[in-house]
Amino acid sequence: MSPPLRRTKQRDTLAEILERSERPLSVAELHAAASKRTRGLGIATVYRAVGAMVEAGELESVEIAGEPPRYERAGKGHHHHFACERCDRVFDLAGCLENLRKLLPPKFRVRSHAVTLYGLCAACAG
Amino acid sequence: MSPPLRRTKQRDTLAEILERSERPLSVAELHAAASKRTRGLGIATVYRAVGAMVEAGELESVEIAGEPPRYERAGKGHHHHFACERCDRVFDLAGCLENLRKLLPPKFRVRSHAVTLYGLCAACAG
DNA sequence: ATAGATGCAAAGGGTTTGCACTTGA
DNA sequence: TCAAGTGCAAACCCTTTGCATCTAT
Repeated sequence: MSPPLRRTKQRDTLAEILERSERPLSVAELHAAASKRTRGLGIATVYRAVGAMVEAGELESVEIAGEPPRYERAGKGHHHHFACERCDRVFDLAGCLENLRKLLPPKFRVRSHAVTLYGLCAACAG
Repeated sequence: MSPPLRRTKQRDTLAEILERSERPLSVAELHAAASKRTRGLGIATVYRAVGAMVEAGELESVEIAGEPPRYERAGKGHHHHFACERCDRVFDLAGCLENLRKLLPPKFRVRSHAVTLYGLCAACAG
């Protein structure tokens, strides 16, 4: 179906940046970071690389309401996110909550859930 | 600052649709519903009206990750949402969860939070 | 050699804005 | 009367796509 991913310096750079990042990154953040190492990097290349890596199961997208998606390496296990309202960065949170199902109306079926906290990160809270 | 809202048939229609809706509606849903009653209604008018009503505190926007915002009347009290993965509609959930703060890393400050459940609504679950 | 990857520029899709016309107060 | 509101079209922003060129395999 999908052809195997080919190693290129652009993709190596992107993969390494994501691997080392302790938080999920947006396409814009990735492009900015990778451009420092791979000059002339096109934004379309970042979109395509990220799309291919998500497709290949190497990355997972982190969707925050009203924000462009961020990407983080797959297989981190179930967790949620924190969006800093000042610096606009997104952080991973450890763990989850129980009793989500008690919010549910009759006959509704939950397949997944997202919990996002908004506020100030440690750096911005000063 | 912001001038008082003027009553027009377009805005009356939009306000009434939102008032009667039991679930938050997107601009597209609003435009579709209102167009049946107000012919030739421009999509820009819906965006502007919704923006003005949010500004005026009459509406609140419901942001779902990866989806366009929905709007619902303000003052419903704290609650969260359910997004149906089949019909793409969003529903209100009653109540909230405790212990959200135990997810938080040290020094982070929460100002608000969002909990969204994804799955099938009663109609789609059959 | 050759299919996949890249960069650029053009195209898309949803939202916003400029402008002349209409309308509510 | 006359500023706010409307419809249309153009502008915008972010993302995707087409295409000629480059490159990993």
